[in-house]
Amino acid sequence: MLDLQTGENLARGLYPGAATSDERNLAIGSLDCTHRLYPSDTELIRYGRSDYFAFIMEKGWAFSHRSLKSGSRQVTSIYVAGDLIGFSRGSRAERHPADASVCTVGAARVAEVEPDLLKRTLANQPTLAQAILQNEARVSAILQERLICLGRRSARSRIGHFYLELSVRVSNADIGFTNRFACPLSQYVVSDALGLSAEHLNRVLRQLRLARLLQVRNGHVEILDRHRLGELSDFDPGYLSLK
Amino acid sequence: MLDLQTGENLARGLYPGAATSDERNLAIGSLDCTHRLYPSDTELIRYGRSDYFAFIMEKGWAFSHRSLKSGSRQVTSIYVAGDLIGFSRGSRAERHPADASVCTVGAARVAEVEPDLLKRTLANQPTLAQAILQNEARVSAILQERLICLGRRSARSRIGHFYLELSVRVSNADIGFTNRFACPLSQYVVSDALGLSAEHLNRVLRQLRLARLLQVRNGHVEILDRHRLGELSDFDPGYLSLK
DNA sequence: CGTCCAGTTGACACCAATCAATAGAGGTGG
DNA sequence: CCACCTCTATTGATTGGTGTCAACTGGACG
Repeated sequence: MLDLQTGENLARGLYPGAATSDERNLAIGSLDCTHRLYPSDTELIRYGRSDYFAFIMEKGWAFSHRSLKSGSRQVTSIYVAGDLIGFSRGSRAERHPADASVCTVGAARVAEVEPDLLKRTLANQPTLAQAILQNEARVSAILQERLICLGRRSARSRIGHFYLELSVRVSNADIGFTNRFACPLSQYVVSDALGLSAEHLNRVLRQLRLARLLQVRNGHVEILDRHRLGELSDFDPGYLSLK
Repeated sequence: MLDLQTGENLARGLYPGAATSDERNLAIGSLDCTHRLYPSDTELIRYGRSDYFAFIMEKGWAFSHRSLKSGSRQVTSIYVAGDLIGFSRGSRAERHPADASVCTVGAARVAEVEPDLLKRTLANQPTLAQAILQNEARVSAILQERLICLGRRSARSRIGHFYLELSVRVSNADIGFTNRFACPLSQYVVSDALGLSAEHLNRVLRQLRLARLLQVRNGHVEILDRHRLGELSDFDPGYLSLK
């Protein structure tokens, strides 16, 4: 059973729209899953394999990525507590291979869901299916926003945009956006997420620090001037809405 | 009612996994929709508005895009016959604004679905919900693949990849991939999809033409050497699977 | 106290953007 | 039917943002 005590962060991922915890209980309760703790750098899903589970990030960080023949790597998603991983699997063919690898950053607690069970539950519980579809829509919106960054925005904008997005996603929507948060992502991961070289990311981070806009240091992100940084990055958090 | 006579292309979008047309009938039949013909350059959806319909592309082409303050534009998706547009809306809040504009290229025939109806049908028909979720998963995979292109691949690779993907998507899976197809997308649209300047796209297209790999001319695409082009672009069509 | 890895900084090269100009292709009206 | 206009495609010259290569620092950890 899912531990409903894990609170809002978990519920957020599955039932963003649910008004009452009863509603959440209804469908969450029928999803059998196993809680696990994984150490840093654990590969939760490997690209190309079809025998992976679906996960709910309960605590910690992870990212999905693909490595190319050229040796370079593209990070395609960042996962924080409350995010769902691989749930669209519940609608696809048994043998459909994973389209990216997923890897933890720092120790992580996850809830694993067996794909067969997920599929069967989905077929019986329209509420769950709809919630997962809604989540998928938000994930697509995030992906699209990153695409826009990589296609048409400068390194400065991308970087500002990236950390602003993270600040919203790690915040509890009820208490507003946090301007300071822990973030274990190395510059290598971030640069591969933004399609930049680690060196250039580093350089531009320095610029942003000197401009008193953003400070990334010691695994902590501090947004020094949210307004100006948002302006500079053309950041509009609308696409992150959970509804 | 949806016109079931429109054949495989329509069914593909909604029921990739359905073995029999009876299965398709079952849920398609309950989706009331209006057929419409739109001229070229019609805006089907406008970014930021929340009063848009869901569409099934029955014939023709369209693309979704966002224009930035800087004046540049990023094309985020290309739609061909059989594709679904805006169906994830069926799971989101009434007021959720469109996260991109959608525009036709050439005359297009579409089936419009009223969002309210879509939402209600989704809640009652798990089969439909699952099919739409499956479609959404494929769309995400395509988006992710483009993200990888923009982040880590050269202009040559991106361009080859783009046209190879299109060739698969416009093909009927049953009869294999076509090496020649009509494509009304201008170089401006393609360059904005790939995060390149139109001039550079043009230059690289010439290189690919001279290398006898790919020819794009007069609204027709011809893949001259699928194997070498695939090699060059690091293209693996697995992510385009409908299952 | 050496090793390793993330982070930092500098010099240089290069891919692709920008600016500028022209050529075609398709449509429209006189 | 031609002149004209607009949009798309094409090519050249130049610039610049970002990648690459290389070296060094500093903290974590055994």
